[in-house]
Amino acid sequence: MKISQQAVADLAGVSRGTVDRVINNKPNVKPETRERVLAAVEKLGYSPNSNGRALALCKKQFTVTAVCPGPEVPFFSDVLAGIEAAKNELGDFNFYVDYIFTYGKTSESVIAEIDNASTQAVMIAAEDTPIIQKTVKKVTSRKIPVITFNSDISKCGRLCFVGQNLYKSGRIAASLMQNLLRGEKAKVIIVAGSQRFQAHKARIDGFIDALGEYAANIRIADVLETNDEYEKTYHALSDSLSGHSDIKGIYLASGHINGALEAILESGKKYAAVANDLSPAIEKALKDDIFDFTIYQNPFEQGYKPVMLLFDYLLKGIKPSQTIYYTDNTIITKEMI
Amino acid sequence: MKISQQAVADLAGVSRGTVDRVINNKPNVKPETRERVLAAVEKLGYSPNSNGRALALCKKQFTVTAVCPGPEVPFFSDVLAGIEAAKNELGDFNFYVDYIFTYGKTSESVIAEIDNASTQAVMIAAEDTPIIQKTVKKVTSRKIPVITFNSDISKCGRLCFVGQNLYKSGRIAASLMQNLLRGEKAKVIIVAGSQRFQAHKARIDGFIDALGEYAANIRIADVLETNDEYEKTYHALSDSLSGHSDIKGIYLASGHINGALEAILESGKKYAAVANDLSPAIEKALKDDIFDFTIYQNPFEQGYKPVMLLFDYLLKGIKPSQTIYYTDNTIITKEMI
DNA sequence: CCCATATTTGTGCACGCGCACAGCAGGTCA
DNA sequence: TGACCTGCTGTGCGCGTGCACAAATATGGG
Repeated sequence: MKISQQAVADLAGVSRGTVDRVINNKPNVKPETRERVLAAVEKLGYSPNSNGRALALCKKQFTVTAVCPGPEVPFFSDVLAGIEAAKNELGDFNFYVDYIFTYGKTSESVIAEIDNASTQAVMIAAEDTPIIQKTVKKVTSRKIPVITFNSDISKCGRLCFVGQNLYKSGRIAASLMQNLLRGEKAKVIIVAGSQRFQAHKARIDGFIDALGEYAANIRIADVLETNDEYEKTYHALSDSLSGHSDIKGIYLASGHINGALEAILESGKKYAAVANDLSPAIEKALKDDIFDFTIYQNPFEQGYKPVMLLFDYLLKGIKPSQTIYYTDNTIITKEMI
Repeated sequence: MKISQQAVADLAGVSRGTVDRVINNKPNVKPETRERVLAAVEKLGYSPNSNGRALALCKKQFTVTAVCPGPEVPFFSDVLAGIEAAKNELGDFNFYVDYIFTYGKTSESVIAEIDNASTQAVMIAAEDTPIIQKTVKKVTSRKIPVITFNSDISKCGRLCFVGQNLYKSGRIAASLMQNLLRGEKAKVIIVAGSQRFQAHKARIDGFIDALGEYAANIRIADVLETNDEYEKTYHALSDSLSGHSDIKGIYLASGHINGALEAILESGKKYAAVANDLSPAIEKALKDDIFDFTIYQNPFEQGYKPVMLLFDYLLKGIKPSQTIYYTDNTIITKEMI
């Protein structure tokens, strides 16, 4: 039933070794022989048996280097759980994951670590800055496959990106806001976080676009740039809420709730409120009915998927079928914690 | 790094064959030898290499028989996609899935098919009736592992169950209803479907419990038994809506929207409406703003997971770590289709 | 005590693959 | 012509495992 290299070899009239050379793109095969083998591969629909491959490569270690903030950041601790799960699942394949944690480090030292890493593949979650772009480009030019995750890096030759569809997450927030404010004329404040991050911009675009399409009753009263800092967020929202007496809803486009929470509590009113991600603080706010929904970007999957894609690439030679893998946007209510 | 049978054998002072016999629980091993080997296994932390195992078992086919309604039922067509994905992923392990489709067949003929099936494992989604219980019990007594999925079967010796947490799905529906009806005094109708199915009962319990806990403003005006038939559902809901003039919300506890949809449209009013599952009809109702939310019980996962669990059980000897695996309840809005 | 029979243990092959090495032509140059 | 290289192809080993079979050891009856 299953096609082996031997079957291909028999059909092509060569030895198994030659088939192996063709499959693995090794040099020193006469072009016409190579073609004959490829024809046989095609005809029989051969694909390598990953078990055999894994067994033969038993002594060789495959190492993937994961570059991301680190377990101190709540969101990324869940991402790391996904990476560890994937690593665990692939233990039989001598497939390992090394980490370079970036939290609290300078770009320079991170870049140095990446340069020095001896690794077969890289997955990286970092801000899309010119220095990072350049560094990643250097890695890919060494034929080392790179997958970006959580936030994408542009023009760097990466294999693919795994992360949230930010624009869509904004649109979903809009549909939730619409449902919370069922037809009543209402004003809404957007708490935008730092514009430095692409994330917030794209979410806000989605939010505004969707509202424009189907929720004419909802007006944006204010878009607050807060930089995700406690004091700044608190004051911005507090001022805005007391400035407009008739605010009905709040959309928190970042995953940082601190400051916003206090401003809302102090106002003493109940708003239609939608947040992002699922930190302990947001969990509590959901339970306390201060926020109604949060939109969750499956961090586990964001860790798990890139490892699996790199595994397929390294061990099976299968390139990712897409250049962008969007992880599910999940709506969370207090009942789902 | 990796521990092999040989390493265990060396430590225990026996041959690899003996280790193999102990690992795989074969007879004819002297009890004290068995213990010595087990001690060595423990000490070294040995676990079988699934690649080696798969390779050695290359000629042996593992067959799982999946018993479920069939692709005609929209929900199960997605379940089948999950099964196929798992099957595909395990192709290198000579791991196959046979189907017994139950849609439109009598219990007797299904039971006969199950009895005649020559298979290594069974996954079954069927109503929890005495005849089915008995049949499954017969299968498990032949040492053939059984996993129930989608809907559980009681007292049948199954390994575990994979499916939705129905009670919780009801509670989530309640939290959505609460958000839709933000504090206003409101009456709600529950469309219950057939009580024959455990599903609806558990969902309604969850819905009512959660409302009782935190949504005193919402009152249940009616619970309609509809049997999921078009005419019956249509008339029941239509009558109830005209009977109570002040209904604000509708909770559809089954996945069958037909009849209900027409009754709502005819009333000419907009209700806070929550449904279950994701048939084409419900998708359309979401897009048209007739329903606001639907609660989705990941059918893909319900197909995928049992196959993987049976794979681990058959090929690696790993028993499922839980007796119940709940699949995610996902909230869907029109933006998520 | 010996031989027949159970019981227990060891051995060797196969699975599909990657890789190192050996063989085998044909060509080049002194 | 012989020594040497180069481009190509075949061969054989080992990865960890399951299984059939051979070998060794224990058991028991005469």
